[in-house]
Amino acid sequence: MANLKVPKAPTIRRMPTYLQKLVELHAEGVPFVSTTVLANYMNLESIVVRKDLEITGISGQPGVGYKTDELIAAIRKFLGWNNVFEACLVGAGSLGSALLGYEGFEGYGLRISLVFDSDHRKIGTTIHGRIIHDIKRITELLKPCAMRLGMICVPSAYAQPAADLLVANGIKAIWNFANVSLQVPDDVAVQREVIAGGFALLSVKIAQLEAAKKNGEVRNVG
Amino acid sequence: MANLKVPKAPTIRRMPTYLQKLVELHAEGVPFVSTTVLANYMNLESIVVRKDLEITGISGQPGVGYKTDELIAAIRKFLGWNNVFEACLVGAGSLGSALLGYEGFEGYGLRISLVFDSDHRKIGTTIHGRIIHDIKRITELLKPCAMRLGMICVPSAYAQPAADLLVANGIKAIWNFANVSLQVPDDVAVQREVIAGGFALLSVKIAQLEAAKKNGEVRNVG
DNA sequence: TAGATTGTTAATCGATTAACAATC
DNA sequence: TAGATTGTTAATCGATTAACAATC
Repeated sequence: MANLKVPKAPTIRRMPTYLQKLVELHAEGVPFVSTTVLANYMNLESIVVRKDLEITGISGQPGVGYKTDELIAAIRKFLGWNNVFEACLVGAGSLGSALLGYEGFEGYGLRISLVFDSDHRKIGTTIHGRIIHDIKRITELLKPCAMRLGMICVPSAYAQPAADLLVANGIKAIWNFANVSLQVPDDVAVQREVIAGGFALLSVKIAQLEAAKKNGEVRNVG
Repeated sequence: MANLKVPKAPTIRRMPTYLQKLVELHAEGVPFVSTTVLANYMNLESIVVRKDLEITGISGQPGVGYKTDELIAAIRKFLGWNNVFEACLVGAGSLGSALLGYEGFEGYGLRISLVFDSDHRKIGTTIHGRIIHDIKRITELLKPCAMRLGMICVPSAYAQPAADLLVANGIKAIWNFANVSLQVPDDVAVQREVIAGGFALLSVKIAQLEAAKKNGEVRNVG
């Protein structure tokens, strides 16, 4: 069961958002960025950002901020996104296709270079520039690449078999978009994306706001 | 800035996963479920599940567990998912289409009943059973519904204008899938889905496992 | 010099984990 | 009765927040 517990998970989750904003600011030619700016953007307190950035080992200039380019490099290095992660994707349905179409991944060092499906109507066709391969050819195609990362976008019922197949072919990390919890060996990392989790939070937020309104509280609840 | 801070966020995020498993077990005719079973499924300790369920106010039977149907009802009620949430979606691109095709939402009480886009090639067509409407008709179509929830799936650059439009038309909660942080009034709830956050965590997990392997540690790191 | 910001230490808060009696 | 599990209280751990001197 490799749902590894990672220290500083909240900090790590915020990193890509810092990175995305920093890249934008860098493109605009902004040479320095302060935690105040990043905090405002993300509706956080600046101390949160300061503590978060600490983890990357970077140091800034008091009164000024951090060098934008250095900060970008530090975050990328911390996340291991300075080298390209080659990944394969299993399940070229609507979600899989959407992920294939997301250009943002390149900026995170993620390149989906192999795509598998079992649907014969899809096999051989091209989606967002990638050929869909027959899942039966996974060993033949995957082994030579020494690929470590696999993304699962198949229907829930096929997710565990897909995971087994990936593991059997040397994959060491699985990004799971299927709506089930996967069982994998201890030396394989799994990250499950539960988008309903976000909706659950939003539902509770809505209830909170409505309760606050009922009580005539207009002030910020958070 | 309505990125409300919700108490017990980790617990709330786990709720949909419990719910999904419970519904499955219920369909299989399992009358009682213990926290041990749920914990095993999710690779958690049972005490975590026990504490989580506490929040719903349900009580179980020592030595036996919780009545599956009661637990399902309690979680749904806690999340406000016993009534259907009508939602609209802006941006019928690949991600928007994928979300429209996700049947799981109905089980969470979420029904996407209105879809908008600005692309004239899409307007008037049907995706997964929903007609794509011209975003210009948003006021006309949204106002009569008294809809509270809006989903944003447009490219980053159009996300803030889309949010403004939703807010201007009475939307009180925004589920943001665009890769930017939105600014909204205090009485509007926002939930941003940052899928790169999951990838960041996975990247760190991979690094952790590789470091552990290097040190010859085969035991479970978590 | 004044204002802004970093870096660091300490305080607070909340989530997770442990322990165990009570119950089926 | 024995085994499993709940419910509750206390202990631990870690994340967030506060405070402030040092620096540009």
